[in-house]
Amino acid sequence: MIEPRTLKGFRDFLPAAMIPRERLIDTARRVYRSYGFAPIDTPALEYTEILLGKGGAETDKQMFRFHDSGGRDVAMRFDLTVPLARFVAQHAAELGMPFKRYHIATVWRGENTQRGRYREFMQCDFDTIGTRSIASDIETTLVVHELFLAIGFTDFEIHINNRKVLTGLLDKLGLGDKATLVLRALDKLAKIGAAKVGEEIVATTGATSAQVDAVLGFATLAGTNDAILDGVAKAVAGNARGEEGAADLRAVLSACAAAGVPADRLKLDVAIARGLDYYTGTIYETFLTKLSSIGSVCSGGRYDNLAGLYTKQELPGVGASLGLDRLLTAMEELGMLPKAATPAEALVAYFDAERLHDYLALAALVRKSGIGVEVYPEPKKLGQQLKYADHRGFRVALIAGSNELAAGQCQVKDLKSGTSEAVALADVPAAIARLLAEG
RNA sequence: GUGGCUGUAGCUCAGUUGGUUAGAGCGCCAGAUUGUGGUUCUGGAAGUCGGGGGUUCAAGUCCCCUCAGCCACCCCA
Repeated sequence: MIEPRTLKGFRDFLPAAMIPRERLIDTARRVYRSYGFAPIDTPALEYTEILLGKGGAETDKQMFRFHDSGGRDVAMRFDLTVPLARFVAQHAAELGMPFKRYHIATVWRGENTQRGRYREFMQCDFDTIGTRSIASDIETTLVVHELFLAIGFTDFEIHINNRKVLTGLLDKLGLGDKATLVLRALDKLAKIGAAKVGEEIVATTGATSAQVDAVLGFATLAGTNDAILDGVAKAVAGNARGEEGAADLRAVLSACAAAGVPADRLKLDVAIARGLDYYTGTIYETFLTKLSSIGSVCSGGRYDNLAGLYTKQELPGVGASLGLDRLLTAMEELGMLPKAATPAEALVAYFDAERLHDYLALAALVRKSGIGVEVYPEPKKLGQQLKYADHRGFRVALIAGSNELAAGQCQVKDLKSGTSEAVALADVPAAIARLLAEG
């Protein structure tokens, strides 16, 4: 016998896990669509040359790569942004600009696993391509904010920054050519503290202590967003790019405030840098305040030239990616996942062995109103059927023996309270809807 | 990829300094005089002690390898 098992970092999803997963996907889809983002899909497998070298040496190492039986050098996508770049380069003429798309799909990374980190996981990306307008940076922020509200979070923080202020500052300090190294160190600020970040910068770039002090002084600016912004503006004064970044940040923050995003949910955080090199403007990371240890659950940013490797056409854009599986791990730990193992709300008991046709008709009637119903497949004892309904997490049971059917009725049993009422068959959908509205 | 910790029934774990037929709780299945679950009672199924090799008269218990999980580094969703 072959031992049934799954690969490291790859998982099966049982109904209890898959139901909230699908619900989350539905929510993301609904929010994205409401802003006019259109769905696309791309292949899981691409020519390796398409994917290689786009996310840095680290992502190259993490790529699942092999030769197919035709001898082609192929690799599995490790994010949705690089395939998007190829996609727009290939189809720009048909798409028209600006182009807004969302893409919910699985990606693969052969890195070491950890809590909330898998080798196969799903991302829910949305991007606006073909415009440099700050309006799109603002909209991106609003979408992320609305997305988390729609999922059911209230305690979260969108951290926002702008690469231009960082690179502007580094230019000004004469560290411009070491930007990547400095940003990588800065990214760890929250985790290891300013002193160690300073040490790392010195070690990797040979910066002077004056340079390090300036960087750290900047990165540890604190206070309200406005106060930090003033500090940022002062620090980058005189550097055109830095000033531009500060102005962009100011525009995003003020627009979001005007749009009703509470101040405590949008936090200017000049230390976040994002690992990926292609970001050039606004940067986003989203943290759950009750579970910040799990890391960012939705990240993104603006890039000047997404598809430069595939086309001469310059395609700027901005977007973000919801880390569905990491978020689900977090929600599970926070006890936010219901444990129902059925997607249907109601169970019709197969009570009287002779009345299957009536049960099927009842189920069809309820389904027609948009409520999910399952008919128990065997005429077992009622107690057993109710036990099944209870364990699976059905909200209501529909019980009709020959007595009820003779009267054209059915018992609608509330499995949460245990009470039941006799209802005319035609009114059953409405009765269930009332119970569902209660929660 | 590197380092540390862990791995006993579906789940959470107990298993004395290596020594008779490996246990518990929860869950699961079936019953408790033929139409009502979540409580209770009774009974039942279920473990090659992650896998492989070694040391020993004897290994769940010691050693090595391997696989998987967790943590740190790295990176990131």
